[in-house]
Amino acid sequence: MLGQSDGAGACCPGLLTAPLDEGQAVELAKVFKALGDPVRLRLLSMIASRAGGEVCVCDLTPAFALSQPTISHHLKLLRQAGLIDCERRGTWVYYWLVPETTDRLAGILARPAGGPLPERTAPAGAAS
Amino acid sequence: MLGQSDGAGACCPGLLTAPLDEGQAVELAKVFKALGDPVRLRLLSMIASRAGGEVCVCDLTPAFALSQPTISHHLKLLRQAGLIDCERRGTWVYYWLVPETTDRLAGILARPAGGPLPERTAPAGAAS
DNA sequence: CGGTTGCATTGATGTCTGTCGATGCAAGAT
DNA sequence: ATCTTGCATCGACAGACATCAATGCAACCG
Repeated sequence: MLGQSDGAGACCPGLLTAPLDEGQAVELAKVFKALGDPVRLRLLSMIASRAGGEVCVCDLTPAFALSQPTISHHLKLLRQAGLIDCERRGTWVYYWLVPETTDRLAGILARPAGGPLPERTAPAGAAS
Repeated sequence: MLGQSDGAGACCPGLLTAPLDEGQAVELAKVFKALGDPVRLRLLSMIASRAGGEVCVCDLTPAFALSQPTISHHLKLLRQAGLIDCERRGTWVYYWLVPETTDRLAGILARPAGGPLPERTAPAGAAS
């Protein structure tokens, strides 16, 4: 997912520096779409901020006024997006963050220091 | 949008360091949802990477196999998310990136250098 | 003044998505 | 073996969303 085939340096074109081609856009959109829901954002932050690095589903579900299948569904989407991963240990299932994915997103949204985001050179005599 | 009411220091908790409360999650989700579509991602990258800092809609529309109203709709969503802004100048409408918003997102997704993302300390005697 | 061009808005439609209850499955407990 | 608990999957349904054609509006042109 996300075409992680590039090294850390040559990494992601950047979204803000060059136009995305369709394929890249489709892949990226999947991840952002996974982040586009309040429940999933809260799940992700609960998982990521957990001391120890992982959380049992049984600790996540009661934090929401939602049914257990719904939470399970959201966790599945986050996992399919590559944002988290999980493992079953005995009766319980534990989830943890995949930091490579969030790192990557952060990089994609960041603008290169210098500022290839040109100051919009006040377009002369434009609006009234 | 995005509840920018917090100072730069107290800025965005970070998503990865502390659980988001519901309100923060709802606001953040709006922005990520706006990014969760390939067309909008491409629009955003086309706008952001444009030399001069702005693009006329007439330069965006022909890049897609979509109707003009559809492009207009996507631009509206990006604008409502605070990712871009626009201005009419004569016959044309120009769009540009709002870098504060993408900066903010990048910050929210970045993990504090040290790594408050604890190495998942192999959970002792868990599995059978 | 009417005509033309650029973009936004409206209304309709098919598809996707979040949610639930019911059910299935795995693993520990008895 | 049977029961119980924890989580995932299934099927259904209401609301949201992407898309389009038609229309509206603003600004330039004649």
